[in-house]
Amino acid sequence: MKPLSIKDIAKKANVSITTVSFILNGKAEKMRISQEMIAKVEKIIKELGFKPNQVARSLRTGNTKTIGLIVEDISNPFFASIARLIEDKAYKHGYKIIYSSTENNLDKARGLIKMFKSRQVDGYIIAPMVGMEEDIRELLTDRTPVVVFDRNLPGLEVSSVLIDNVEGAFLATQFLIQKGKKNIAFVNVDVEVKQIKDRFTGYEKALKASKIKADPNICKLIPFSNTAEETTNDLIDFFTANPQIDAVLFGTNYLAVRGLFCFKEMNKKIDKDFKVIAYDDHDIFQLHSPSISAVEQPTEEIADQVISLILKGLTISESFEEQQLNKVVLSSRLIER
Amino acid sequence: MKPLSIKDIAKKANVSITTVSFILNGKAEKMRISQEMIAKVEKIIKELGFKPNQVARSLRTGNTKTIGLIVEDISNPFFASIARLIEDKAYKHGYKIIYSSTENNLDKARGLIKMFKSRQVDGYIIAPMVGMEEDIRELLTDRTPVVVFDRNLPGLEVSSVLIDNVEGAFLATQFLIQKGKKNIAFVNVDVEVKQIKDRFTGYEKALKASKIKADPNICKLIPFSNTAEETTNDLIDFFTANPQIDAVLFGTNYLAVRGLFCFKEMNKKIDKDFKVIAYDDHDIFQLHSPSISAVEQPTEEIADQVISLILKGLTISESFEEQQLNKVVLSSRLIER
DNA sequence: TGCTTTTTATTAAACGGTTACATTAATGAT
DNA sequence: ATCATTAATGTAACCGTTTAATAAAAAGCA
Repeated sequence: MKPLSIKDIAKKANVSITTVSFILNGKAEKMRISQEMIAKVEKIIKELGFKPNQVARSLRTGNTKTIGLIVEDISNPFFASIARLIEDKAYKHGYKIIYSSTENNLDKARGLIKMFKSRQVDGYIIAPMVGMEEDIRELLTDRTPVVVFDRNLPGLEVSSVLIDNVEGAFLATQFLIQKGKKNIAFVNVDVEVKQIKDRFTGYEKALKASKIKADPNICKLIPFSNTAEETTNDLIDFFTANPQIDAVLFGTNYLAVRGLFCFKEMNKKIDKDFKVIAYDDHDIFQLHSPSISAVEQPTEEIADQVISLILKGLTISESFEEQQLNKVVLSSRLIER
Repeated sequence: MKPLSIKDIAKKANVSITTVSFILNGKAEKMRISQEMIAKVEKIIKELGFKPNQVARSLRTGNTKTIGLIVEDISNPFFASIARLIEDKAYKHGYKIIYSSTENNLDKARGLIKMFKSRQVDGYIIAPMVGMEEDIRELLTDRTPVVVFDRNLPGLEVSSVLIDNVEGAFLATQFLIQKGKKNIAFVNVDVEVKQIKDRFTGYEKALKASKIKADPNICKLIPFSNTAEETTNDLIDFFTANPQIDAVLFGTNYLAVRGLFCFKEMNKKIDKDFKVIAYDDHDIFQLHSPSISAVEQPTEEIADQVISLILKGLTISESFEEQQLNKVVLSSRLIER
């Protein structure tokens, strides 16, 4: 049985499809459709439970009321919770989200943008990876609203919602220094993103501020492509080789979790003589014995800002005005445990 | 600058749009378009980077190559990881996912189905909630492929991928009994879903098998609407009031995490005298000291089965055949820690 | 009354593809 | 030479909306 169309409604109400369309879109008043007519048609629409075909509508109007969300991995708790908040807020404004994970694969990422384009998504929310610059720039010249978050790409002028990673890492490192630590290791993931480098900068800055000289030997980069087990093993090797380390700052929550596994396996106690702090919080850190301090990223605020920027961009693009550049930088919060 | 259309390609190649369309859709051979023509047109398409407008295509063909995913909460690790796997596999078959969280709100859930319908999604993957029966039945009579997973609804004949919850809870309880426990509490979430009841059934069954009589006083239901803090407090009250409890089975990983917070706050040791086991695993359980046993759900296999069922349904519906009913039940695995 | 203005509703052209059907040119059969 | 067949491409209808343009009827006004 074919789904209802505006034609069926029109026939049933004995009016033209235009009238129905006007009523559906709240343009009835403006088009001076009589109240009785409106009431009559609306009754029929409700009775039959008619919902206009969004695909046809999109074809005609050019907008799909859909936002494309591209992240590294939707199952990562950070992205998952952002995705949830974004979806919720977008929904309230009549937008739906199509998501995709790049898995840090540039070809897939670029393919996704192409695919989203062919599906005419109205706007893009992207946690970008190196190599996407040109594709994003292309979107911008088409006046498509784009908001990047979590990371940005050097030389790319696009609206963004970022965390002050220098500050966060600075606070975390300072915290360890205040606890009297001298040999503070820094463990980070090895990807070419400013965000990641900033964390290192913050770490260095805090050391310098306290006149501690940074030791490159206790700064460890873990390949992104590592499996969980490989990472744990790399960390075991690292900490075994550097017993002088008396504190560690982990650059991501994922790495810190691996670190905890590593310490468990090594039977290495976390206590006043060996401190651990993580960038990006996680339930585990609160529950762990002893509990682990962390730099918390304001997930909800990130989602809020992202969605409000994209919605702003969307209304701007509807009115054919020029897109504006908005750069939001949020602070992270040190949770001392 | 307006995006390219098939007309632009046709003009450039000096052919009709039909020819271009045939070539785009791989029907060139069947339509006996000459090789030189094909080569010429394909060259132009590649040069200009033309991608056909999927919206127009959808309007004409009636399928959007889109699957709607409805879960309770996309940020829940279980659903997030399923979402990731499903997206990945769907992508490989040319399908995209639109997702939404019901937040256990029936009105929202039903609204989502309506919205997905109006967007003409080709198929539905749903972790359903009570009250959606009629909406799902409607989809089925329209011959739309639907696969439910994680839970099913009584009286609803739809393809499903489920876990044997009776078995899982049985194994978990049996494990505690074998450790010599006599007063085994059961903590679960208070929602009207068979899945949840099954876990209780498994618990009861194991007790009965060992001739332990179940004590309703140490079976606790936590309201779904609780905040995390409320849950922790409820649990503290519960365990304080029932000091005789020597082991607990938590019905969901989320509740078990709350339980761990509760025990931490109560200063209650988890050891050979007080055992804890969780339904559905979580990184935290492995890392916790002591580590927590759990019943692990086979996420990847669930995703595999779900996607393969939905793809099967999708090809069936393309060929206008009758949809078949497939019921897959997977086992969960006891992880003893 | 005859003309303009306002009110109310309709007609028809898009939007960008797909595809049944029509057309033309070339080849083959008789 | 004539007609049927096949190869290769084009024409136009259609998918379900939105919306500019227009028409018809009612009202206002001299």
